[in-house]
Amino acid sequence: MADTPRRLVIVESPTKATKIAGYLGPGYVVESSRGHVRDLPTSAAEVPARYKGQPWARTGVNVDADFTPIYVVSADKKATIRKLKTDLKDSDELYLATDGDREGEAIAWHLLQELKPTVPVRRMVFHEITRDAIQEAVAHPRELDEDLVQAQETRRILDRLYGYEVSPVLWKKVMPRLSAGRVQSVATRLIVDRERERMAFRAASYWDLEATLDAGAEASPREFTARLVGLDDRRIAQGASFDSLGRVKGDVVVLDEAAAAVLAAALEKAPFSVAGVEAKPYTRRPAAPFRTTTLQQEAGRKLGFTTDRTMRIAQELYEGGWITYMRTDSVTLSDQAVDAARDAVRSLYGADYLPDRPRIYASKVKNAQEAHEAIRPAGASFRTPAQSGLSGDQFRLYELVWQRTVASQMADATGQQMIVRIEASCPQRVDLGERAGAVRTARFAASGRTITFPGFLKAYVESTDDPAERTTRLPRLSPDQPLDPVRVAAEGHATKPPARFTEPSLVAKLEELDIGRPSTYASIIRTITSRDYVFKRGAALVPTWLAFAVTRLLEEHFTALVDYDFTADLEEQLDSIAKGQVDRLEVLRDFYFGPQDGQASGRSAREGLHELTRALGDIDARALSTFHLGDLDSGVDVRVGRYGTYVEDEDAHRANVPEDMPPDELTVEAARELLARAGGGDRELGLDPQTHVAIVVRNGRFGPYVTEVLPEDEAPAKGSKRAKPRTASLFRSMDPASVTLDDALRLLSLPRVVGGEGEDVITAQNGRYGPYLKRGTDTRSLPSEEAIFTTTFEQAEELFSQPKRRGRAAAAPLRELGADPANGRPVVVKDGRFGPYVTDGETNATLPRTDSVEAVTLERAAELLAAKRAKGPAPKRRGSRGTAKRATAKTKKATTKRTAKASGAAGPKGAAGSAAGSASDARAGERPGTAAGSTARATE
DNA sequence: CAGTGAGCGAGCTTCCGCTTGACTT
Repeated sequence: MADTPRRLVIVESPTKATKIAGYLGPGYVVESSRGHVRDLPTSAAEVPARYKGQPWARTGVNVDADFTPIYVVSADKKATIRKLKTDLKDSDELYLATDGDREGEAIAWHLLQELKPTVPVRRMVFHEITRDAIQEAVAHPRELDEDLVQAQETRRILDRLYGYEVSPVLWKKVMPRLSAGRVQSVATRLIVDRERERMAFRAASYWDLEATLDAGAEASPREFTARLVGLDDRRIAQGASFDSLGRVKGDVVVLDEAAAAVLAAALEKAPFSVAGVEAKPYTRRPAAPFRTTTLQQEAGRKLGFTTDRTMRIAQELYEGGWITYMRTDSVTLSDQAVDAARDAVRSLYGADYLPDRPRIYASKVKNAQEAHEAIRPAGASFRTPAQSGLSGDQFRLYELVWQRTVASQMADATGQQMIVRIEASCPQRVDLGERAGAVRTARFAASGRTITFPGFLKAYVESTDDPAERTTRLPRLSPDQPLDPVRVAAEGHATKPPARFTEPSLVAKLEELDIGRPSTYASIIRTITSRDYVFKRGAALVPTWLAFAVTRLLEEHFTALVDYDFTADLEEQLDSIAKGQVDRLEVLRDFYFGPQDGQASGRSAREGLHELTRALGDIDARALSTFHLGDLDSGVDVRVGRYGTYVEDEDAHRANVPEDMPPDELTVEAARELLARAGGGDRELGLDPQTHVAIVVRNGRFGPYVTEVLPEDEAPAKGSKRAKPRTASLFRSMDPASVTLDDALRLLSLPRVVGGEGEDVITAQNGRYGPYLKRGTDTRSLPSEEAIFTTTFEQAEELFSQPKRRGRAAAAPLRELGADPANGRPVVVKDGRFGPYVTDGETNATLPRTDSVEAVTLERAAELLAAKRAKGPAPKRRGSRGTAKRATAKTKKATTKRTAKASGAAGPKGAAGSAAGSASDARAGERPGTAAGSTARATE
């Protein structure tokens, strides 16, 4: 028997690999790439040495050489590549079987680049994992689609440039660690825009009537309700009759409470009768099978799952072989799935519930890439939820998928829709006041629905966010039939602001705008939440004021980038590239350098990203992060600052805005309330027995502190020793809620004289870097705050007799690696403020995250040190006013102050260092900015 | 948003889309 050739097939997912192997049989080895195998470098640590120092190394895209990208195999992908290379060695043929969409094609191309196969290579593509589809695909391979790869690279490069060029603008202008991106920035803007609508919204109130009517003893049901729709020949106002500012649209009667009450009373005695009955056939079709977004929506509404949770459970079900792939934009069912669904319908519900022909669903998603099937129960026959043996979340999600899939192949639900018009005339005109006038006839309506054949509703009812589906059961009624009013009740209503986005509704909106992909919807929400752009209140996504500031900056200075049509336009261009009609360079140049001169076809000239990110002087950070509340003369602003968001009044009084307060609740009144509480919210500890001045504990920029409240009108002139109140931070061991007057007096008594005379007097006190001793201009740190009070003169002198850095420099190395071959100096690993680093006593190099203290070798250390020496000393930073100094700011209510303070004395990992560092660097800032680092610094 | 003195390894943060890892005998 001749040797059968051995073929290596590579797909994306291990689960898929196992599945396919079963359909291909012997002679095929199926492996997986586990997603993308290489990418642009994410950080400086990943940039290959030969590119370091290039101005474009930071983004990994050489914009001056036709946007050439550099690709690296990240540490966690190296093993995958190694494995695939080994497998390839024993193979006679390579089948690249990644998805047929843009990303899948690119993965195949990257695999080729990395594996460099010497055997024949084929590209095979399938859209469903069934035996037929796989065998068909392997029998008809195609070539790699270079144009599709070009489209993916364009997408990748553009996203990188957007993200890595715009984010630094935010670091400089707003806060470090912020981010911007094609997807997240628009997602954030959607949420901010909705909040703006809510803030601009003005509620309208209106009243109407609900009549409970008796249709006579034979009727079933005997009683039903009808709602007032008109008076004489005018319509009555409903919610939709008002605009968002509470103004009435069109010619309608608006009833207030008094008018509604008068009318209700008059109608209770009036004769009602049926004016007309309309019956229309009603049919309802089942919804399409699930794709990622609809699964997330329904799991959210019916099961209360977050998008994250839905995807996690779906992944488990996929890996367990229960459902098909969960990241898909397709609603197509394979023939196998249609058969399985129809079998289930026939056996569980009967032939009546089965349509003559299979239902076919087309994707409504623009530019859907349809690399997969819809999400459905896996296999050629569907296991019912009851048979599955699954439990908990898995059971519930599987049941949802099963029901939706089966229902999608069931018959329509049919029935009748009835609309009944009813009139009631008062014996004489009723005066309803100035706005409504005098009226005589009131018109009511009732609608109802009867389902005569439930069809797919037997299996699955799609839920809805819209409560408009409110219907009543109606009796049989005929024209002119008299009705007896049992009760006529006036009901008040108010228009509501547009609802906030929830996770699923945001995802649905993003999909509609063609922003994001099935694999990223859940992570988009994670990103904007972790950046503090958005937080959740119940199910609602609420934007922060930080999001308002960032969105405003982007809208004003990067307008095109946060346009809701930006991605959709981009998709069109990518499509053209994929079809080979457009060169990617045109698209990238246009985006980065702006439209080239002359050729503009009536379209207004726009600056490219390159120009925009360098025009920092035009961006007024202070103005962008200030929001005026209420009317022009309200005098109250909200400001997004380094220590969080606060409100400020005309007298520059300030108060923090609680982190969980939605922007639309921060009215002028609420702000005044916060200010009042902040002003009067100090806890009074008592009076200083000596001076009779009140001592309070208060929260400040550096944490809780005690201070004196000096009488306002105290004349400062007459021999007063101090114009300012004494203040002192609490010790870390103290709590603002429990600190006593004695504690406060002790703190305010500082500095303590420890001993000595004249020039040599030693004092003990608390400072920026923690507790310390001072003698003249010389200082020494103290081991604890308590030591400020307990240190004796002898101990103090002992401390001063020792050199300054004692105790800190004594830290023992973590490891000793031996002599550096470069210079023979001993190399050791040490732990420092910025994490572990290697040093030869002169040059220091921080260990990259990819190296561990345990695993680092002498060779590796020597490499790191050599790289560091080659770079030369770090350029001194130029001091810049404003934003550059806020390095440690974090919006979370954090503890930055206390840890910062502690760091000086005890902890090596303090945050205080950077703040202090840049302050002192400001003096050394004269030297010319030669290094790359100084080119993009904020000046203003 | 209160304000008091050091001397230290500074260097990194960030995008969107694919997908689940797991060193060596």
